[in-house]
Amino acid sequence: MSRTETPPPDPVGTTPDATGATSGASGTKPRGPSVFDVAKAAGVSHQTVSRVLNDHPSLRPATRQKVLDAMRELGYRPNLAARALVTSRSRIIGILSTAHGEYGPASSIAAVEAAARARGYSVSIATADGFDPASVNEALEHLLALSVEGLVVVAPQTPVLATLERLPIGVPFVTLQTLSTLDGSTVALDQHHGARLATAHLADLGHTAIAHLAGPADWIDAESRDSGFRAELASRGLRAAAVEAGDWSADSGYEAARALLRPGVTAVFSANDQMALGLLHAAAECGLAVPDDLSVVGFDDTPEARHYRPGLTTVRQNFAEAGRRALARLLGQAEAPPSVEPALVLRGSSAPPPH
Amino acid sequence: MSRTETPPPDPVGTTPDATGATSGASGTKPRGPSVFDVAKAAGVSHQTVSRVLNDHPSLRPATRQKVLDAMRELGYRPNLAARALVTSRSRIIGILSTAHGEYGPASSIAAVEAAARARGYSVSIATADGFDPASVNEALEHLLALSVEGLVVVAPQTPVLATLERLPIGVPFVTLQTLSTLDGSTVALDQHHGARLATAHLADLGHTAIAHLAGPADWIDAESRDSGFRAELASRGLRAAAVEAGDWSADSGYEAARALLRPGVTAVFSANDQMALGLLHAAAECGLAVPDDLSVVGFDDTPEARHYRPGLTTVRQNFAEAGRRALARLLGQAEAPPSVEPALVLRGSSAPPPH
DNA sequence: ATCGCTCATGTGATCGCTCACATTGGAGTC
DNA sequence: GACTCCAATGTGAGCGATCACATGAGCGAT
Repeated sequence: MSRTETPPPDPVGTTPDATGATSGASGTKPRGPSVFDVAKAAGVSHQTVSRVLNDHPSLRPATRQKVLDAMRELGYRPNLAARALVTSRSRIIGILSTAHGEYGPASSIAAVEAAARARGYSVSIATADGFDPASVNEALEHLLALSVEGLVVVAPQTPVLATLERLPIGVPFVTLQTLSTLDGSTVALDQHHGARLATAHLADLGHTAIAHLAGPADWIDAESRDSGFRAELASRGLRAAAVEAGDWSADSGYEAARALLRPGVTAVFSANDQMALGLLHAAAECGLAVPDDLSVVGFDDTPEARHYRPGLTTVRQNFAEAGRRALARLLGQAEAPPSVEPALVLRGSSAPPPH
Repeated sequence: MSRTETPPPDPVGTTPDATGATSGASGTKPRGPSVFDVAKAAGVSHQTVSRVLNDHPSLRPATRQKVLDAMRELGYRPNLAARALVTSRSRIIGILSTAHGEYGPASSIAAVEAAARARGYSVSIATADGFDPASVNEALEHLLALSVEGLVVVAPQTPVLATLERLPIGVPFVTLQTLSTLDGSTVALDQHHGARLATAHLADLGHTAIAHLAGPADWIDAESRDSGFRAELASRGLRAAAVEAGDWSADSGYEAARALLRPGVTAVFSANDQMALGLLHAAAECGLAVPDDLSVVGFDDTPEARHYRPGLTTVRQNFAEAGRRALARLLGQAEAPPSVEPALVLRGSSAPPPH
């Protein structure tokens, strides 16, 4: 009853082959009230209504109120498409992502969305397969077609950046979680530094045979963490005991263990917590006690990490803060330093090497 | 042609504000080519260009090609705002979410996005605090202001639904992960059934003192799982040994253990995997061996669950499929049954009770 | 030929809003 | 009191697309 006459706008049907079904005689669309309707109701001109909408300074309070009342009465809602058309500003921020529900990216995305909305922007997401340039292209095109005013790239694979680099995007963008050489601004979680923290911790404990369970080769994140690992080792005259790449999943960490847990290796720095979990699993199956026989340090500090067995020493990343800063930077309101400092979180999975 | 007469106002190089970052808001708007430009270049009328854009049937292939060439040459990109204005169809699907980077919702959202894009829709997200009606309202208003054509609600708290119920949304919507009494269509993961599966498994093993580590009271998901748990127990003449609610996090599972792991309890059904992890952690600290002293069954089958120690028996949910179906249903293309069947996954965390 | 019909294309209006500019009335200045 | 000036509001144009309708060509049937 409450839904008056309005036949459901029926977003349906016309998709594949529009058979002119909309030609019906009674087919008037329910278009809501416009500025003109509000103007008439309030006894002012459409432009005055527009001024109310845009908080124009020189408006008599009484007039503004009249207009606001009329809006409320009519249930007026500004048409963003019309506004976008004339201002050529869509007020939409695009998020280009390749991550599928992983903890870090998802956290950052949520933070970007919140920050954007607070500033009056909307957020539109396109998820691509980060390793398929065609897919990245398609997702990017989709966002560009929307006339996004800015792009937040939460898709840290090298191929994505390469694609971005090649395209004349014509839209400001920031990339998250990576220090790149690209033109767009970058808001990096300083993963290189974080990896050095983790590695230094293991070395300080006395480990000399330290292996690295890396992320997939094409991810910039993985590269940063790997390079931090190597840099810290090098600064101490050590060499990597082994390096094996996973795909961020716990499964891959479990698999990689076979290559990593060779005799002599007393510590592993894992490029994320999930893979570390897989590694812990494998270690347990091999009869290796953590941390007595093997130290493991993760990366990210997911909410679960402290409940692994043993609790995982890891590097905390502030994904949400990075997301917020990314947006601030994108909108040109960035005073904050571009990089978010990681911190080492000590738990039970790291200890000095056996005797 | 007077339209192109305007000499470019173009006060480029405005204030040389050396903020460094790409400014999202600076002055000149380089409006791209329009249908008229393309039409001129192709030697046809603007309407013909529009026909090409909309795949109109009666177009000579040669003409279409000419237009396409002109488009490519000019780098033409249709203005969706203009189209939306005249058609009053935004081609935007809104996602109302309250989850912050959790595995299930994030998976579903990604699936919705992919499915929407494949159908030519864009997806815009708004995340709300599910327990604050004002926040839900705000997020919803934001999406409605965008003139979304449909709404996917991935926000399974009761207050959210209540808010939705109260509002005359005027837009078709589906809710995910819940069987509600609401007007909109619902695509449910059949969590009630899943919970019965889990509970039946424990009962079949011989457990009689089964506790439930529930989700937060206000979540419909939590309610479904809880009711499935209770229904299965009731059908066997059993009573819940204990019920304690967490907040989905591993931390809360760990905390809840104190209340749950009282003497006599030999099995716990946890409403999700993360809380089960916290529970495993707590059990280990209490010296309880899983599964010998205590059986634990989780819910969701996150990718990490098999790497917990011991591997977690849990109920697999197909979040992605639910997301796809939600969208299909929203667009009225749903023939598939609305509910997605869960499946029990047996691993090492469940066993018969100690004699 | 002439009619009628469909195909292929063109013309003008229109969507809801903001922009640039025109128009008021009253306060302040001399 | 005639002047400027600014605050407050109105008028008309136009953003870039689609829609409704008009038009002209081609073709078979009368």
